[in-house]
Amino acid sequence: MTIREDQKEKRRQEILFEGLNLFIQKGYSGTTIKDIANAVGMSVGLMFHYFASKEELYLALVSQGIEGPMNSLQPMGLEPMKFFEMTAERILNYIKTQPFIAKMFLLMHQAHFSADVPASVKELLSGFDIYSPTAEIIHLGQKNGTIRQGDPLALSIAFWSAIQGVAETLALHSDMPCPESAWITDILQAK
Amino acid sequence: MTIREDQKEKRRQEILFEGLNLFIQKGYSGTTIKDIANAVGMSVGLMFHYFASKEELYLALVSQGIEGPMNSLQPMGLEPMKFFEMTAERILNYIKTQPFIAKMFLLMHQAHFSADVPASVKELLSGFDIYSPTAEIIHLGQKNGTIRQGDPLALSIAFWSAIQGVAETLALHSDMPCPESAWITDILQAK
DNA sequence: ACATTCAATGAACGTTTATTCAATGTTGTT
DNA sequence: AACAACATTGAATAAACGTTCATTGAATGT
Repeated sequence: MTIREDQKEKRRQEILFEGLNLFIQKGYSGTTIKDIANAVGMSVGLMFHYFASKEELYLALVSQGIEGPMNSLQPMGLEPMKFFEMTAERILNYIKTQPFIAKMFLLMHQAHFSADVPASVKELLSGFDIYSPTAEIIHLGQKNGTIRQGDPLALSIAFWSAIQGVAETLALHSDMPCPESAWITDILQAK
Repeated sequence: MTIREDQKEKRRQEILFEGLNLFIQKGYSGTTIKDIANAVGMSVGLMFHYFASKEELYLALVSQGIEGPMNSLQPMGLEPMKFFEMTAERILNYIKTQPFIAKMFLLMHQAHFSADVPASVKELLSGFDIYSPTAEIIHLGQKNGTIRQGDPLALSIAFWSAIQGVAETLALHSDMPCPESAWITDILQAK
């Protein structure tokens, strides 16, 4: 009941871990089942004992991303500018201390922006928009006087682009120095 | 001597244009010769009359990127902060007015960061580092008092990440609003 | 001890992909 | 008008890829 099932779950996690690494480095099409199998150290055939298809493996990662780190970005009645300071701080901390979660951000970005993902992934991500909710919080901060004037959606794009770009650089080159979160939140800061 | 050669050059440019579009949307492996041939409106076999291989086509684009927009980012004795203001302004203008050049930035980023590109491309790009020269200019600005304190390389990463992320969002979704360059240069600005 | 379930492999299959090539139409040159 | 050079096609090829499957060996439950 449990011994084998625990082993199976561990093995699944190994596959997800190596899959995540390879998918963010080489993209969906650029990553082969063979690549992943080699990284885990198993035969290609055995991969299909744990995941029915390459698409399902990728889908499992994206689902984990939706339920995990992305969902924990709730403003929770915070003062708008504080929300962005906390968010930036939190994500940069992930990058330094929890590479897996940082890489999850990259996968979500890839799944959202690349046309090189299965249709099922696009479906799962439809209606998953990070810019609009952020733009609303920015709008509050503008009425507040804590966030600078300008198109809230454009400010939202600038903020998340910087976060995403830093995450990408750092997750792929762990030797590079990490920017401070205050530099990035200054994109939004009213003077 | 010229009539046919001109036609051939035009056709080559068509292929490069559609190739650029597809490569930045779907990556190197995710883009097939058939995709490009369909987009241009020619047979798959004919593609090989214009480019010897998919690799050479991609390589031609990256070469164009190296000689073109990337090379025109010279400080030219400008005051450091002015250099970044001009650079950000220039690139955001490209995004709005010259989509092809904007997309070239994305391709260079992809070629630099993705493991899903031929080895020949990596060779061509080896020793092509945008961060180090930028970090030097930042260092000057710090002694100057115009750029905030902090690791110059980390500041460089933050600046280029924001630029790159905005370029990606805008080049792929032309309906989205464009951030102002001053928001991004405020990443560097001393208070 | 035995039967059953599961983990694991490697070969086989059909498809897709990049690439080649022989054949055919088209265009510029003389 | 005729010829040579080029443009274009569609079929052929070989490798790589995702996926299936029969088979083997080990672990589990009875």
